[in-house]
Amino acid sequence: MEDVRRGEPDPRDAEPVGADTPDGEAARPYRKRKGEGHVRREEILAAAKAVFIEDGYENTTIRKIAARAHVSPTALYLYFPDKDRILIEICDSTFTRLIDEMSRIEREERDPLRRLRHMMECYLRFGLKHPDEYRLTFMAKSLGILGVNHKSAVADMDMPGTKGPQGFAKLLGIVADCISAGYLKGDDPELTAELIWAGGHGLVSLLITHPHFPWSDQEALIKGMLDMQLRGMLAEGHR
Amino acid sequence: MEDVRRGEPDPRDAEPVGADTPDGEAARPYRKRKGEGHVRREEILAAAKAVFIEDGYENTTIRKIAARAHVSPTALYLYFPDKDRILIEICDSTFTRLIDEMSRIEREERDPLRRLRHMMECYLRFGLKHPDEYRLTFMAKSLGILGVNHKSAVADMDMPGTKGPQGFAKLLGIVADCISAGYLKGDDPELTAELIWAGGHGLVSLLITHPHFPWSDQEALIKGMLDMQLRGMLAEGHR
DNA sequence: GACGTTAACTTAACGGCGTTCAGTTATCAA
DNA sequence: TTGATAACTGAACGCCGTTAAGTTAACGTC
Repeated sequence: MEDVRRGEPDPRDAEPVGADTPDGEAARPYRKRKGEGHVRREEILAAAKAVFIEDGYENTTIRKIAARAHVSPTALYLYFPDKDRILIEICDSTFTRLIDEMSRIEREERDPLRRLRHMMECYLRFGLKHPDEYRLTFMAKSLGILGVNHKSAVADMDMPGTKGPQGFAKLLGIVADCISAGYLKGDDPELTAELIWAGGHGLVSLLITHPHFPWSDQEALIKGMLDMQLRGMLAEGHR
Repeated sequence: MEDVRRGEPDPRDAEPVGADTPDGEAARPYRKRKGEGHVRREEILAAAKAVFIEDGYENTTIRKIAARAHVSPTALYLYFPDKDRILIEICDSTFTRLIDEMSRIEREERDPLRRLRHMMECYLRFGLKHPDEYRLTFMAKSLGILGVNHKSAVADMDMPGTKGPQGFAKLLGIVADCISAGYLKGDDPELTAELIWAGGHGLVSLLITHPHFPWSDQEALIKGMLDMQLRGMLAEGHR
């Protein structure tokens, strides 16, 4: 990962008052110039992400983040209303990559059914690859933010905590395509999408929370889940 | 729920030294007689359960439990190694009821396929009915206890934190029956049981963590999940 | 009935947490 | 030079889970 201190090589930044460490890490006191607070905000987010990755979700504290950003704990409250908001923004930046991957699949794969399968597989692997972010985004107590109608997800794309719904909106669109094209049975895309999401989420979340359970081979689980779900949803004509 | 103070109407219990409250709640100081510590243990568990139900998992603290049990916070450590253990025992006592219900289904329903469906439905409804206990048992960070081989679950039936695996063991047995009877496809009962569990868990846990999401009708979700799973797993001959 | 042992329980404190309050200091336009 | 204000800090609050050390009541034994 990148260093916390980046960009704009300002002399005052490079040699803050009282600096005495010869290495890259600057010592306090040191502050941003007026109007540069947003830079500090970014630095705090970068520090938070580093702590989050190194120490995990449970062990990420305000004081650790502050120390890593060379700032007092109180300073975080100049830029974020509370700890939750910081973690949400971290997770959002991670899940933006999932949305991107999903969009790529949408572009590259034309067949609706293969699209659906490919996208769900992408979701599963992403969740298993980023367990801490996944936990916080989908497994922690909801903050009510998910309550926004996912149909209007486009309107507030950059609102923190909405990356989950955005991903679901993509899934919903594809499921609707599959149904109207006659590949999947049923007449309720929302219900079908929710069930498919639930199945995938169940596998990811169980593997994350119970790593010591004597699971079958992970690849077999992924394939098995996709098979079971699609086979269970396939329209009569396509079985 | 029952009062915290129950059983053995000992005069010393009814009128502890320094008692001055006229109602049922006794004032401290007051202590159990020698050899009666296990009674205090039960009282603490009852108090913990009450707090757990009233205030929820997140807001249950050692100090609240102690206050409700008319005991100092440190007293809890005479009977439990840490807070987790108290919560685990609460959840176990709840999930014992699930195991019981599952056993009843096993007795009453002979057809393997109906057995499986009925049991999964039972699991879903139970989870949705006891969200806090479900969270703690299946959605919190695993304590490594689940790591015990579920085949030997019978050996340590009363070991705290093993109610989850015991439930899975039941599911596994039924799935194996369904496969060997030719109802379900595949040749790997473990894999199949894990997938079915994962699907059910996904639905329950999403509904619990994201209550504000615009879900479809809950009954439709339950039925839809069971249909999708069984349809997806049904052997060729039985479709 | 006094005595020593020990189970039952408490008080005080530790080090942590997220967060708030009341400043302080550096910056910058006028 | 000054006054306004953005950027930031130190000290504290009220929680938390947990530990160490001490106290008190109950009991078997003489």
